[in-house]
Amino acid sequence: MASKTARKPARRNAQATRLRLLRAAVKVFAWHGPRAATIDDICTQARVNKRMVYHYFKDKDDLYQQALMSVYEKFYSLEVELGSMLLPAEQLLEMLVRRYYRFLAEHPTFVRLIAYENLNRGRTAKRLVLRGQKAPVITALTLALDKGKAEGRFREGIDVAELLVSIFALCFFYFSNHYTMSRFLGAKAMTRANMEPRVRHVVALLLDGISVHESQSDKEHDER
Amino acid sequence: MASKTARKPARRNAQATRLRLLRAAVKVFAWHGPRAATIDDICTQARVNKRMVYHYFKDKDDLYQQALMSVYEKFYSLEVELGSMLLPAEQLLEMLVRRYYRFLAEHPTFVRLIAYENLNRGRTAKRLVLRGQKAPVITALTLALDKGKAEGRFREGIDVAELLVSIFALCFFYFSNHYTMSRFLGAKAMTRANMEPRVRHVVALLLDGISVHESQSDKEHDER
Amino acid sequence: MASKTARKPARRNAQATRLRLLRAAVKVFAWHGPRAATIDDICTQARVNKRMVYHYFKDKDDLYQQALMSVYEKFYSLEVELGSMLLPAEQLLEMLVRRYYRFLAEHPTFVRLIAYENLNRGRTAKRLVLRGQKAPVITALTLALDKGKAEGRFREGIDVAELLVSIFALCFFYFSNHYTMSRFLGAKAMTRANMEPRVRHVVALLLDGISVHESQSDKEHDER
Amino acid sequence: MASKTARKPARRNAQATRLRLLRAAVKVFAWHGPRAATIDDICTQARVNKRMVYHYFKDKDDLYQQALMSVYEKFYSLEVELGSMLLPAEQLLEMLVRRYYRFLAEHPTFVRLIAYENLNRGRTAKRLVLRGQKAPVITALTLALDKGKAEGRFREGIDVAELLVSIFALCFFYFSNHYTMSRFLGAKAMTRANMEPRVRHVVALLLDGISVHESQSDKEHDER
DNA sequence: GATGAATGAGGGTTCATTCAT
DNA sequence: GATGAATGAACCCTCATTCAT
Repeated sequence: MASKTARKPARRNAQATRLRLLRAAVKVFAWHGPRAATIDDICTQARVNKRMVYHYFKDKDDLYQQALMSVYEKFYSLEVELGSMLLPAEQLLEMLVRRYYRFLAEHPTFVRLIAYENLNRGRTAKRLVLRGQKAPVITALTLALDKGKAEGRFREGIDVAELLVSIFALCFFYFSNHYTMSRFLGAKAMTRANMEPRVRHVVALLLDGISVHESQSDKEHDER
Repeated sequence: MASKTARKPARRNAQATRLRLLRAAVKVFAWHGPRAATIDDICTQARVNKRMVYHYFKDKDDLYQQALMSVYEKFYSLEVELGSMLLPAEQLLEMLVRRYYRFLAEHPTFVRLIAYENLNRGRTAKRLVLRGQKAPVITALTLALDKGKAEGRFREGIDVAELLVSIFALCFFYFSNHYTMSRFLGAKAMTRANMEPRVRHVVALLLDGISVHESQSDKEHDER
Repeated sequence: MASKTARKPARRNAQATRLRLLRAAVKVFAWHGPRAATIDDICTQARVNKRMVYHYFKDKDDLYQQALMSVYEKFYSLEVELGSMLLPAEQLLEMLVRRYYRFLAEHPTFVRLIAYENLNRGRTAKRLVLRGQKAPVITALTLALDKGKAEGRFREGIDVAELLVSIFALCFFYFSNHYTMSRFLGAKAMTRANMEPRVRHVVALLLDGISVHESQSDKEHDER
Repeated sequence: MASKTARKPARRNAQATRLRLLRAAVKVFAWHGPRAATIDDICTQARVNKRMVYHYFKDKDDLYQQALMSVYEKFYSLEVELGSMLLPAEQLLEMLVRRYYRFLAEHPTFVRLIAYENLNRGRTAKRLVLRGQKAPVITALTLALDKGKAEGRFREGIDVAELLVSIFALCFFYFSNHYTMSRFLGAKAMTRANMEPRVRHVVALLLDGISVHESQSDKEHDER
């Protein structure tokens, strides 16, 4: 017991301060963007003296990079988890959509930081050192699709990379373009409450498109 | 008479100055975002004196609003044009994808301004007074789909609004998330050169999903 | 008359503000050094808004560079003037010492800025674009010495560049090392009031060194 | 006993730490100047914790003062050594020049700290408590000159204090104004490699000035 | 004796906007 | 209509110093 507290003496709470800064940074950077976000905002949010930022981080940009990293890593964990699933393509696909949706819904900071990164041409993201290079999901999806194709359940000519982009696009866009789209589509669309119908729509679209399909009716029953 | 014509060039110059400002504003706002963009940048780009901004516009925010409006209008024209098309759903759908893609590829300022607007919770976009409220495309698409359903070519239960969101998502995301996605998918994906394959993938996905479809092979021949 | 004021409308005194800034910069930079000097000090001294520094100059370093330049130019004018003098070496040499002394006494900012520059390894000075490269004085001194040598009045083996360094050293050091030297030599030495004896000492030293010289007594009479 | 020896290393370490700090301080203060030098720089250089500065010294200014003192003392030792020499004036003079040159060449920190002190109007130097007040050299030089004058080898009217200032000026200036002078005189002058010619020039200048001297030719041979 | 976390003050720089001509 | 000088607020970052362990 004593050894536990002795191990991390937390003299004047070094790690805690750093962590509070990092978490506040994620919020503030996600909210205002890497440029408009101010060190003052972050410090107020973290209840930490402004000077400490430069104690724990090189400068604002370093803090931003590490904040971005911390969010990226959460997403990467999801990717790894999803990549390890061995499921029939139909189920894998629905799983992907559901888990991506949930993740994006629960991590709005991720959505915003990614959006800001793209607006800045991936300036910081491309400097991040990630553990893996390719999305693990792509491998899992390739396996599942190959099996499905062999069984004649899926059509030929599907580029897996393109498909993954499409899946992610259908999820991400819902969160990233919420505000401007609701303008065109009316108030009811694209609200949080509307999530389940949206997920079903996407899964159906991915599996069958808009066309009638031989086993269409069966599928409908199976799905839910 | 002479004095009248002598005065007019001033007015014409006035309008020219205003227009130059507006165009420069679109570029600079799209590039740096509504906050980081500076009046100085815009004036340098427009080769116009800084004071003129406050002559033709109320303030920076007003200039931004009008710049955003000018870009929105171009997109709205496309919507109207697409909304007036009476085509079978399959063709309409491909038309939508192709035209959206082309528009977004040719108007990167639109993509960026929309992205910035969403990050700002549509703060300015929602103040814009547009000529129409609902997307005209949605009507055209509804008609086409209804006809197709009646003929048994399309499955039931397709929410047209959701479908339009999906279509646009599949187009927009390609441009808005270029940088962070290419990291996960490797260099070849999501480049300009890769556009045609992407368009075909999206159209196929929308029409058929990933599943085998009875009239699949026939379609393939018709398409191209 | 009217045209004169019309030519330089001095709308809101653009050049005057710039000049006040430059003069204040010379003082403050000379006093505190290029690093410790603050923009605030300079602006207070110049009675100018802080923002204007960045209107007329790129940044602090640019202001420093131009301040340094403005002082260098005064010295260069002296060099040119001295370089144009055609005098017997003895008189030229005394002239050099007297004029250097007077200049350094009247331009303490020059002495200090030069000292700071050397401490900074000539960082800014070497970027200055001066009108001429070599000291004009060196040519004049070479001519005078050659004549004197031909007449057998001066000894051989005198390197003119070294001599000029020595002359300048004997003048400059008096002002640059005033404080630490007076400590070693007692209070009376190296005060302003002590200038004339010092000048005579230097001139005598340069002409005759410490040794007895054949025409020593005659010289003494001629000199003064 | 054992405990006593066990404690001692701590004290020895303590003195070692203090010494490391002092030496680092000399370097950093000399390089950046008393103001721009940072405690952090000094501690990094000394590989010592920042807090230790305030353990061994009152504050930054105290550290600076002691650093300055430590360098002054080395120079004072030289003065004492030179002051104890009983040589004919000619030899003493050459000895002074050679030893001053060597000292300044080997102690660039001394040159820089003196220069900074003068720019700060001797603020700290005048607070230093030195063992002697007058330069010991001045006594030795007075004796030597008096003897030479009595023998008719040196001219009358030489102020020894002024002469010593001149000697030191001719040495010091070479190191303190290296950068700005080389600009005016071209690259070859004032480099380390050029030291021996410079020393000879200075000695010759001090002894004979520029004028022809009766025993000039003999001297030339004697000198080297 | 030694460590490193914490702090407040201040400096350089940027920016939208107004004022005078 | 057009120009450019002037301003105050705010932001990032640095530094000497003190406090807690």
